[in-house]
Amino acid sequence: MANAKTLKLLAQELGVSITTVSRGLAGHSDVALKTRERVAEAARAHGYSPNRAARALVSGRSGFVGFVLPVRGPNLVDSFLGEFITGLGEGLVSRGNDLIIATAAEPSLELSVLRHMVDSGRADGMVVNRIAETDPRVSFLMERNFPFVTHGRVLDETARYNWLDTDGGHAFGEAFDMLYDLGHRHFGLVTIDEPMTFRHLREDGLTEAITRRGDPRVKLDVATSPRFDRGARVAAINRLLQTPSRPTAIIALFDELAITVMEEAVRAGLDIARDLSVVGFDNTLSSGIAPPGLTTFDAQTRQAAREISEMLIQVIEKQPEEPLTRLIKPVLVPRASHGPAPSQ
Amino acid sequence: MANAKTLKLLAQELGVSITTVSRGLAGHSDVALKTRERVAEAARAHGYSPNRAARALVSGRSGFVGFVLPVRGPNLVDSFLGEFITGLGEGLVSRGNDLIIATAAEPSLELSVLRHMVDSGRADGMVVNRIAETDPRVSFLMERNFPFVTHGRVLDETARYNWLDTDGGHAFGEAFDMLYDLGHRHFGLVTIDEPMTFRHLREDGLTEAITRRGDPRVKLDVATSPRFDRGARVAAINRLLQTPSRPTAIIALFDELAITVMEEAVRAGLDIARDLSVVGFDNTLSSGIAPPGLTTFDAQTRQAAREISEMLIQVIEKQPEEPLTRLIKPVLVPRASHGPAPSQ
DNA sequence: GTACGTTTCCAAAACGTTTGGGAAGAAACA
DNA sequence: TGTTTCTTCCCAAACGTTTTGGAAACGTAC
Repeated sequence: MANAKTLKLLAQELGVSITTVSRGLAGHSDVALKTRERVAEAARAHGYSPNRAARALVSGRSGFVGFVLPVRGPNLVDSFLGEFITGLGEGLVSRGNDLIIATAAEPSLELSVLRHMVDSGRADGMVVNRIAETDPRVSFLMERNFPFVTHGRVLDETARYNWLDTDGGHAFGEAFDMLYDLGHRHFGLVTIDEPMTFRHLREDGLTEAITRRGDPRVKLDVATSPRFDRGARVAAINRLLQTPSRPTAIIALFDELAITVMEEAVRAGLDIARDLSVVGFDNTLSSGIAPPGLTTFDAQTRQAAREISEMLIQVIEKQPEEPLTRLIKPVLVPRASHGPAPSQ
Repeated sequence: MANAKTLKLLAQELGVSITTVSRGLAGHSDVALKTRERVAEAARAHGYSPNRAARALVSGRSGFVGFVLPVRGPNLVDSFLGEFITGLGEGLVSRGNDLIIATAAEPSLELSVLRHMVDSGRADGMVVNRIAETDPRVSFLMERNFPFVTHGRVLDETARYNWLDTDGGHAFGEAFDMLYDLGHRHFGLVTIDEPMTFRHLREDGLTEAITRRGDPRVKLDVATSPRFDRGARVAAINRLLQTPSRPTAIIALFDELAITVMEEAVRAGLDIARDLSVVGFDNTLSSGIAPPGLTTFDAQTRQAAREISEMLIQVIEKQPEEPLTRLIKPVLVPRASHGPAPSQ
């Protein structure tokens, strides 16, 4: 009943050697089946669980996967992070790995925290998200030949590393097609001017869908603003809304922008869906609450994170020749913010 | 330049013993100042950082603090978790500790995940949150005499353990006083029937403030429903709103409930703030978005989490005789959902 | 010249695990 | 009977660090 904390104690009690207990628990075939059973039974009875540090020391693997918490403005902590971490944990636990989390006090420190985590051997592999067009973290990890998987991609398509991404391009194409079929011809795109790859991919997905449709009447106005400058964002959106012939459908790079669009449109006396359709991306909690309910795409964050950790474990254990890559399709969440184009 | 990965290599290069390097880096006084400097210099040049596993093995401390991710319904992943984890990390990093996170697939597994984390020696201490009135996790950790700090309290005030809590009772008293001073006399309380301590504390804070005021005209109606049953919640709220003389001010246990109150009130043709004041608790992201903007309390989650990790490190290192406890005052975030009582 | 402190360093043990290289005994074969 | 081959087990080394208990070198005081 008393907790046997070490192999030595278990071995003493069973009258066998430490080696036999160790190999027995590991299921090696060179210990008799009967002995294996006895050992397993004793271990269970004592609630024995091997010392991680000792095992890490001899195996050279820590059994941990690392993640550096992205820094964000005070109001930007949304549900994404919780979903992401939950998903990572789900994927890890089945393989006996754990997640260790480090925080960077400010964005400029993110790389050095990552470097420190790699150098100190705390983790066997890293998960990196919020990937920029060119990302020093990705370069660093590639150069070090350290196991890692990213959520998102760098712009350079020839870079060989392991990634999983949400297919935002596909989603934006789908949004366009849906709105086109509802009669919309004049579109607005509300985006940011940050050098993040997902922006390119979504914008490209939209313009490609427009090209594919081949209808010369389709028109696209773009409103861009810095990500964190709310004033500029509101101004850009209002410029879009107040052009003499304004778009009848606006697609926003993500929900937060879409919600601002809806707020400003209502302020300008427009009725969402009847006068103006709005579509976002992310399916944040707020998107369901902001009236009248934002049509958006669910990025499947939790599922994505689970797959990321599974990929990472593969990379750590098997060091595959070819990089692992995976594209996840976002699913449309139709709510009340879109509808047929107004007949003018 | 090449990374010297072990003390042995450093020692060889410097022509001293491993012991000297180890003690030198640790700043022991029995190695000459000159040698200490040489050692430090060499370590820096090689980017040496000690092997965590080896250190953990000999010191018996892992350098990790553990946290079991609470399981939550699909809609309950709000910003809290992100704030909380960020705060924990901030408090830990300064002391060279790291945060390790485990996930429980379902609520019933939460205790066993915790137990496993304690038994396997992964962590030197635990952070536990979402404390219930009587919480098996708290009992387990106390019995094991394992270092831990909780966010929230169990109901039993005589239990001796380390906690930090948000003073919801104080906040609810403050809400009452504010609304009373605005002329409100008929109050509603929207709450849940889950056995969580914070519910008691907030409700008690409210009733105590009422008693303290000593005005017999003050009336309080209560609407209770199961936490996850949205239908029941809406029904309970509507019963509250549709009584012949309905409350003019409603205080909700947390923002999510408050937002439902506002939605239902609007649906019933009431104008928020003019006809009905609503106050919530948590200052979730949604509370700022749900029209017309919810007056609520900010629970200071990030700050609280930072203090929790600092407390935990103290507990791990010093094993203080007296339990550490700390009460954090939530700050009122006034928005547009409250105002003077309607003059009828 | 002896005794005694100080300062500075080091050899070796210890932490708990995994694993390579046998060894003892039994079984199979000649 | 002698030799080989399995089966089952164990010894001892190794992982990289911290720490204990000296030891060597040197100076100082008697």
